[in-house]
Amino acid sequence: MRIDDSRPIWAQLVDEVRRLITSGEWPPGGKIPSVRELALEFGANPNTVQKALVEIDRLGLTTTERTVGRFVTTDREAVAAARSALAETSADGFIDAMAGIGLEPSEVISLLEQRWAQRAAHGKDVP
Amino acid sequence: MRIDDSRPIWAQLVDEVRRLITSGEWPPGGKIPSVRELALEFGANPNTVQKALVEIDRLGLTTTERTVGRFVTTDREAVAAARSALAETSADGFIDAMAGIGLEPSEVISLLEQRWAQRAAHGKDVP
DNA sequence: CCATCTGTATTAATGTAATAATACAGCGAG
DNA sequence: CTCGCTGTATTATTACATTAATACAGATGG
Repeated sequence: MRIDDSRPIWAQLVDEVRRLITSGEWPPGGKIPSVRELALEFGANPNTVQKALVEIDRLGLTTTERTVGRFVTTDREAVAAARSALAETSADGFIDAMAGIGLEPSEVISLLEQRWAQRAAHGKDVP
Repeated sequence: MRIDDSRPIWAQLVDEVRRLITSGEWPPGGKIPSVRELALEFGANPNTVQKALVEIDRLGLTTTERTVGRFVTTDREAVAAARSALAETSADGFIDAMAGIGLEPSEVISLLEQRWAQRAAHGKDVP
């Protein structure tokens, strides 16, 4: 994962963990890594990770058993709803940006297809 | 303009000014508002605006005449290039987000058309 | 029982963003 | 010339993000 210094680290962790859950990489009911493990993995401070995970709890994507660990919610509808919400929010933001510089929907769709094809070509995995 | 507290204000000002220039709302060669005027308009501190405008200068979108004011560059190609770069960067980021949660290109395009239609309906101007 | 792991809480220190209040030098209009 | 505006620079202060170093309570496995 990429750590950008333009936003608070804990906010970026919220985004990444939410992605891991809504994408299914962290399946419903599964135990997630501990605060300390995630801190190592992300190269961040445990306190910073803690702050992010509390927010994920608040979003209803995880539940906490105080001395045992955190688990992805078993409420698959909640996960699906979060995924939809994430997609719509991203789409709306992207649309605002594109319309804001005077691009038409058809132009944006063409651009999107073109960039997605390039992504598939040299790829995000093996550039 | 919307001021979000999740990113530094000066960075958001860079984005907004860049949008105003690349969209043509601030035309090539035109004089842009002074640091103090923009500070009032954006509800920010002049020092914060200053920091953003120096960055816009550095991007080559404006030129500064020290005791006279700032002007949008007359280099229309530079403006067009900045606009393309902005569109591509936004598109790539959007694609990463959508692919990251497992959406296919066709799904994303459908979503985009749907949300853009809704935008046109109740609209961004008169909700 | 005991060592280890869990989430959580606390305190301090550091760096940076943002505001605030000025100050200066130079241009242009009256 | 004088006044007002321009960009720029400086200093101080406040707030917050982040790191760091601990500490505690309870669960789990040996």
